[in-house]
Amino acid sequence: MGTVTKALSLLNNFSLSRPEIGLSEMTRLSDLNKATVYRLLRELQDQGFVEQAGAGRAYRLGAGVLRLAALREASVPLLNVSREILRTLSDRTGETAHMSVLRGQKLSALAYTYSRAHATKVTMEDTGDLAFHATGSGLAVLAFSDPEFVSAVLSRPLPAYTSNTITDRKRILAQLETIRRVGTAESVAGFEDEVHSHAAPVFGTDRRPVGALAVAAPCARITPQAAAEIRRELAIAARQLTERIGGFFPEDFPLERAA
Amino acid sequence: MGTVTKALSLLNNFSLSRPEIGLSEMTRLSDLNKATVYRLLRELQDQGFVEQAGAGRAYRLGAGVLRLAALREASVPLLNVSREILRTLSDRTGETAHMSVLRGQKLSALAYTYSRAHATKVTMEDTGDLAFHATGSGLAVLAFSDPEFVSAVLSRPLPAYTSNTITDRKRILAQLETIRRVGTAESVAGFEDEVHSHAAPVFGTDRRPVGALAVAAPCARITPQAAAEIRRELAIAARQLTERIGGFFPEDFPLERAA
DNA sequence: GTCAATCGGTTCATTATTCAAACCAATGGT
DNA sequence: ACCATTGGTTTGAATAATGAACCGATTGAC
Repeated sequence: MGTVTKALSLLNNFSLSRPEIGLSEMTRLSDLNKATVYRLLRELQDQGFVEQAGAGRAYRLGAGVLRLAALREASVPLLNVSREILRTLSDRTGETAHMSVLRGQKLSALAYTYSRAHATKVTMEDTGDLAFHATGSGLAVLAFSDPEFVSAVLSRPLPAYTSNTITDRKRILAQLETIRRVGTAESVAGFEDEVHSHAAPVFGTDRRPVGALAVAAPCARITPQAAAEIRRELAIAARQLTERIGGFFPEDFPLERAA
Repeated sequence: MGTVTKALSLLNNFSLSRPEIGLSEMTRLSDLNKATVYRLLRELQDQGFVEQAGAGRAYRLGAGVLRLAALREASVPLLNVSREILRTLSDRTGETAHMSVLRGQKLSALAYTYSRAHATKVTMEDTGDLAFHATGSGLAVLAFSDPEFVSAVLSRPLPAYTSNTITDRKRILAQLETIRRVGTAESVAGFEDEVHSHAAPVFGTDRRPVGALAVAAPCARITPQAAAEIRRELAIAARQLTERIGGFFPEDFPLERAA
């Protein structure tokens, strides 16, 4: 693992529920030497990627990332466009919709919208990284990724988050086969109990997945008709988003299913 | 210069007018070895900070930065809050308002708002980094920075962007003295001809400047009354923004001038 | 008040990476 | 065919990162 990778990995330890991290804690979270972590943090600090919160000496993400994100959005308006698309996805399905993005070997939830159609809904506030094998989004991305990426992901431990999580690699590979045929993925209570998620991959200019759009609903509300409707809407939304960010579908993607 | 600093510096070469950069060009822009640049880019790519645009093999900012920015905004809503404040600043002054943020030894424009009050206005679209010695924002930040930071900045070459740019270090230090007394800075056509900029510093939790709010107007419209009005509004806006992001003013800041 | 643990931060010999300058193969213009 | 330029790779010599131990300052238990 190179120095840059180590430094950037430190940034991944920040999350909504852990916005500030002290030196010692960061050291524990990162499996690195304290001195190393200290130097890395200081370089990150010099570049504005982290800053020390006034009160304690704990570190948090700095203002430097804002400018980079603004630049990225200016050239590839993924976030803006996806929010718009998520909104209509939520409205039409009456369920929670979210967009996740692939960064390295992680899949992170980036934006989400809720529907007011039902009193109960899936909430996304506390969601960190999404497991590839246990979420619709993860499976959708895997299904259209390079085989070596798939095997890298599946060679890591596959925790069972619920009693329904599928952890058998053969069964997962079979799922991916189906997803490639159908164009959408689903996971029934694989990550959280009672949550049924459907997802469709979104592609970049290189015809490889950049992430996924997903609809998450309480299992109880998923009838065959509702599921079909969700898959239909997802296919449309994923196609729109892919096109609007200048992406292309792979040759073998079952596009005809998207109306 | 450490490895991490080098890698992150590469990211600074991206801008609105240069969203994609090839390996060779990046090498030229960075004063590093091509092999090094290649390795750094690959590590950045693995972490999702850059990606290769499909068509050519040129690099551009990746989706990974979006998540970091979203996390940062969630804990310190600098961008959201500043946009709101910039809007009222533009409306009340009838001029272009912008917010810049200090990252390492650079000051970058981050957000801006225009007014419809006049047909002519200062535009910010192409603005990259702001010079410390030639802009109101830069001077405002410098005036309340550590002496060692000031001398580091002023020991670099001070280009004369216009015939009005003040490049004499003694005169700049004298300006900083005034700014510390008054609480706002100004620069008359120091960066762009015909542009008069006023600015006020914004502070973080550590009582040090995180950036500046500024109002930029065509010199021709700046009467003594207009300037006084702008300074008044700026002081109010900077105070609001500082407070809303949880920041504190230094002990010696002339706060009483803010109504 | 003392002790031990923990905190952020620092030091220094050892070790690994980065540098510079070549070199490839591929592409494109003349 | 030619030359220049592209993205990418290799080589000993220079430079940087690393990790165990170490500081002084807090903190909490007793």
